Amino acid sequence: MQTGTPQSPGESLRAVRLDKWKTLREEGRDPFRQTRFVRTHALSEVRAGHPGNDGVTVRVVGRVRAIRRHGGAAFVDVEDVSGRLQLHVERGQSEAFSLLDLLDLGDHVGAAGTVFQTRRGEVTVSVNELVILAKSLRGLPDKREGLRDVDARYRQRYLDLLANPDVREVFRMRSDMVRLVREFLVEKSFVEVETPILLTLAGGAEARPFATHHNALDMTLYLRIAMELHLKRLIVGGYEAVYEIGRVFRNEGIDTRHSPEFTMLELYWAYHDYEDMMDLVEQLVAHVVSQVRGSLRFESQGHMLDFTPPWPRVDLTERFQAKTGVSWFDVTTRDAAYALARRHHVEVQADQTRTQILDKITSQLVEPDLVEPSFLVHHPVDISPLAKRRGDDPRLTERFEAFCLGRELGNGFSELNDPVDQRRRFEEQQEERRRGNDEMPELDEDYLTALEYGMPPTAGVGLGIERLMMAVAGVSAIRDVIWFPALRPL
RNA sequence: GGGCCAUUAGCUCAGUUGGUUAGAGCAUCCGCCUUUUAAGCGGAGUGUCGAAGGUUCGAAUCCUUCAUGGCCCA
Repeated sequence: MQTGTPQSPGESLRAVRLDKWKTLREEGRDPFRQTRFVRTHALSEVRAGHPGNDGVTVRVVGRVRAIRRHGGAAFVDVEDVSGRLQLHVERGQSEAFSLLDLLDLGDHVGAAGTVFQTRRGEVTVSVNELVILAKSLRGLPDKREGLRDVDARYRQRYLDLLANPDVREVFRMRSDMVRLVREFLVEKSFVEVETPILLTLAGGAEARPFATHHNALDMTLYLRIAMELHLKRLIVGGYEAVYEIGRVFRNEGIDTRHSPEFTMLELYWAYHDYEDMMDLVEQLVAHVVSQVRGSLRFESQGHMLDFTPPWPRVDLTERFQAKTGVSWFDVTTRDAAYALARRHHVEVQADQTRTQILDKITSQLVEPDLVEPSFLVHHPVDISPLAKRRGDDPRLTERFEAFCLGRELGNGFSELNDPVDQRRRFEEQQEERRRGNDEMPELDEDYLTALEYGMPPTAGVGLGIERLMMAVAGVSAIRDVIWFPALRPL
């Protein structure tokens, strides 16, 4: 230590540990030269095996989470992915005891010994061999309080996971959920595919894409904002049921409910319509929820939710009229939409179009009521450029959005497979794009070509994995369900 | 984008009206302790008070700007 520049506690702690590491190297047991340690039991297995395994020799590994020294003996709590177990190390029993002076909280160890039970009933391994498998040079977060600092929790998620068991639980649920989705769809003969992320043109949704540059081709490429148009090309190619679970990217703000990259499940089902798809979505979500939560009914964010199918169907334009007193179709101009918004205290920006304003009125007046799992159905064609029209009213579409807790979980419809109608709607989007709406995708001529070869009647849906997770896990921040959420760089 | 709030030791947090040397628990270090488990007992050290300016005899505390995060609104 240099005089005049006192070390911080963190630095001095690190210095002490570096020193211990040095000693270990000198003794020929450099932890970072260790490669593997063959274990016979996960820590929870040792506990579960008791009393049958009393006296049995086991080999275990884990991270040191607590050390309680008692003079001539010590208890060392270790943790592996399965749980915790305590080790007992006694002076004179082995060389292991002398290693305790070089052992710190957070180190990874391997231990061999025999299983016994303490007076207090704790299943314990009496250690006769102890190896430090990796050294921790920094102190772990507080053992009682965990890691609370929100910024640190996201920036150093590994510490969050180490310190906060409920965080591990949320991510375990996320892994389970995705696995259950796959199992459900595979069982229904859906085929998992992968479609491109780098595109010359990002369509299938309304959002600003991220742009990147391909050096060899010297051209701008865009990151996908949806998988939709490629998955439907596969339906043209003869697949009857496909799905993809993958990352999509939307160039918008970062806050508690928005992440620039998120995971979407999209699936397409030939010779079926939006009613079939709603049934499938209900079954899919119910399957996942019942497995992950153990019940179709549970409380989330202060609301009792019941995912038991069938979910209520709410007609969009009927509900719109009930809420506003005006028919969607009587609002024919931008000025009329603007006046309606003002009348219902919905704030509107100067550059918003008629459909954007109507969409916004819907999201503020209709959607918040959809707390229980439900479907909003039959959206007007002007906000549904890829959905098939209803036979009995061509102003409406065979479309649905799944809602829960007032938030959209997913969006699906009977896919528009009429290439002429699709071209007309794409051209309307181009018109709006020219008027300055940069969320409108460019016209995808190649997709229209595919449709002209003939796409069967098909139903499709996209479900936001994070949205579903937030409802299922009962958390309100999207960052709490993404392992490494996007943050501003420091 | 706007408003409000937060940022103090490695971690979790106190810090009064602007006033002497900025505190506690955990962790760390030293000593004791051979069935403890939030082990215990005795002792010790800790800091760019988010950053940069400013006001003041004096700033963790008041003001300004900035950074990051949170909540609400858009």
